[in-house]
Amino acid sequence: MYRTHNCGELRISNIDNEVTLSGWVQRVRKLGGMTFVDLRDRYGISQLVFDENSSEELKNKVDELGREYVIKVSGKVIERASKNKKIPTGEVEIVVDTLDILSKSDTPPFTIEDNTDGGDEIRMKYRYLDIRRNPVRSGLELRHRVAQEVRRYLDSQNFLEIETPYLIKSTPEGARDFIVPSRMNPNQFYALPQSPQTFKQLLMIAGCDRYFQIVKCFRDEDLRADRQPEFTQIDCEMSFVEQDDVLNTFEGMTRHLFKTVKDVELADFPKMTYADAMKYYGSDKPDIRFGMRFVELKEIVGGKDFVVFDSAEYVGAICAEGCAEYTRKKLDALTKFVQKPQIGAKGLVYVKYNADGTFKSSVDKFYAQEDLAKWAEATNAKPGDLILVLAGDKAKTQSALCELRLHMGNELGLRDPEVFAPMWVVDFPLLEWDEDSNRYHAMHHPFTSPREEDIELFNTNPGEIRAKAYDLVINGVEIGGGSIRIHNTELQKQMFKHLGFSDEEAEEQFGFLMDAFKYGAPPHGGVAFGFDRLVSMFGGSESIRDFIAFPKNNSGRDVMIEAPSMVADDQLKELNLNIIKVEQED
RNA sequence: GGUCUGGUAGUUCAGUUGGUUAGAAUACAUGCCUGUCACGCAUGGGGUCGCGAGUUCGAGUCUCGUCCAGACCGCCA
Repeated sequence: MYRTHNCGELRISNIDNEVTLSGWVQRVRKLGGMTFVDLRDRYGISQLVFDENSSEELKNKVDELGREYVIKVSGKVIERASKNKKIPTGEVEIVVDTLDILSKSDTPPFTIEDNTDGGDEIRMKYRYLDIRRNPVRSGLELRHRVAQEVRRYLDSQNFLEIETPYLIKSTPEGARDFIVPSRMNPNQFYALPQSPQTFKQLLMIAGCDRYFQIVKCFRDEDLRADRQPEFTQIDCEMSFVEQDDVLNTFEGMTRHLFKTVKDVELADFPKMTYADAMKYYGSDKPDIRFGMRFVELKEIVGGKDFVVFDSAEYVGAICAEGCAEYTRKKLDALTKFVQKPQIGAKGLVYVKYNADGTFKSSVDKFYAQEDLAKWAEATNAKPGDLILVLAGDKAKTQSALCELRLHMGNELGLRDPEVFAPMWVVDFPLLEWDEDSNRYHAMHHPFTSPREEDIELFNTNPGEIRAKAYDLVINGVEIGGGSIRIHNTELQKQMFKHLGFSDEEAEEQFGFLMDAFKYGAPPHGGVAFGFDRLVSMFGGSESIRDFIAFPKNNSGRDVMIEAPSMVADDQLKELNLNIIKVEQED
């Protein structure tokens, strides 16, 4: 038998027990006549003692031990002479009488400690060692916990967990597909799913009523700290529902997860239209942990010969409370911040509403005190506040002002990771114009239902059509999104037409779905949650990699197994593939 | 596709204006140490300064190229 207990469970009540433990050697401390060994497993650390009463054979074996050796020991639990209050097992230790070395270990390339000396790169290369560390292991435990609670909740709501295939068909809409060649069907390819979207809709037509799946999805796009080429979604679909039914169900699930995983009670989730989110926060995923809403100033800043404002499509301001004291240096830094290429504002106008009621601004040449007073009134600024104004092209300026708002939120400590502000963003546009392909694209996906009252706009102003589409946003992070789907063949055809699909193309790409619609499709809708992002939010981290056992790096590589890699010529031949070197343009 | 930052001991990093034998901490090894738990003390080994070319009397340091890593923009229905 390898163990009677794990390394984290022995307590003062176990004194005098004869126990057997197995685990990894965390550290050996030799003090001459006696030696302490910290033995570690997933559950904790137990201290082993060897002293003058140990046999010579035992002492020699202990001398052999190094970091990360796997050993099995038997001995008696005793109370420690000097206790360690920092660990749960710190009141006891094991006087060892037998020691077996089960596996030796090379010295690990970095220390297996909570505060390791290893950097990201080396830890990813030896991820299996990194996972031995508490911070990484507890991230995976958290992920497990969330997954179990998702299943528990959805099961209680009559959802069926059903698996859908990974080898499916490539479609041109949306993200780039990962492609898998088919050996048995020469010159043909599978695609890995970007999401099980069409399958879950087919399951609704199949009468499954409520489906969910915690499922890997694949997108061949460039990566970020919060984006992996393969990632996990909580994918859900429901029949005979309207938008509010879906929102209520998944607000319930989110609340259940926060309660059971974080012990946080969330209030009702506010709903905000996409239009309002853009107007007040310049983003379709606003962080509403703090205010600082946008105020449009275009109406009141004109006619004073300030060309920047007069020629701007949009003039927007935020009010930073209590920041009138900002020094020139700090304001210059803010200007630099908004002028960064990623943010792209040309400049920043500020107005200090001084404590004595006067105004000091960067545009005093153009605006009198009473003009600035109007700005203050519009932005609801009080003495001591700082008004920050950006102007220019509407979309770009809103996006820059959004970045500035978040930056100020960070500076003022208004974005506490232990505060959670969930919300639904609703009424997304159905379509968005794409300059490159010169046609409309589905903002969500081509199966999203428009709002009935907007359908007539297909013929006049398709860009104005609002969709029955919604996102769950928490603290400025898009956690989930979904829609009510089209279940009417004619409407779906119309949608494809407006997306620039010919009837033949629609038939070729989605014929199987259109066919299915002919046989009685229930009204249905659903949602998909970004599981990795949800877990990283619970874990208080920005990076989803911390919660994925074996993540890919920035360039989509697994540096541990060294994937992707070349394959043998024989393999290529079997697949009827030739590698053609593509000439680099330059 | 683009912008930026970095690459020096097993690891994390420092390295001045281009100038002697490239340092620190930690890890590792050896010795001493009976209550440690980041044990302590002493000694020791350990370097393709990412790679290639160039400038120079002389390059870790400057220039160009290249590879790798990270952050961001584009992209991600």
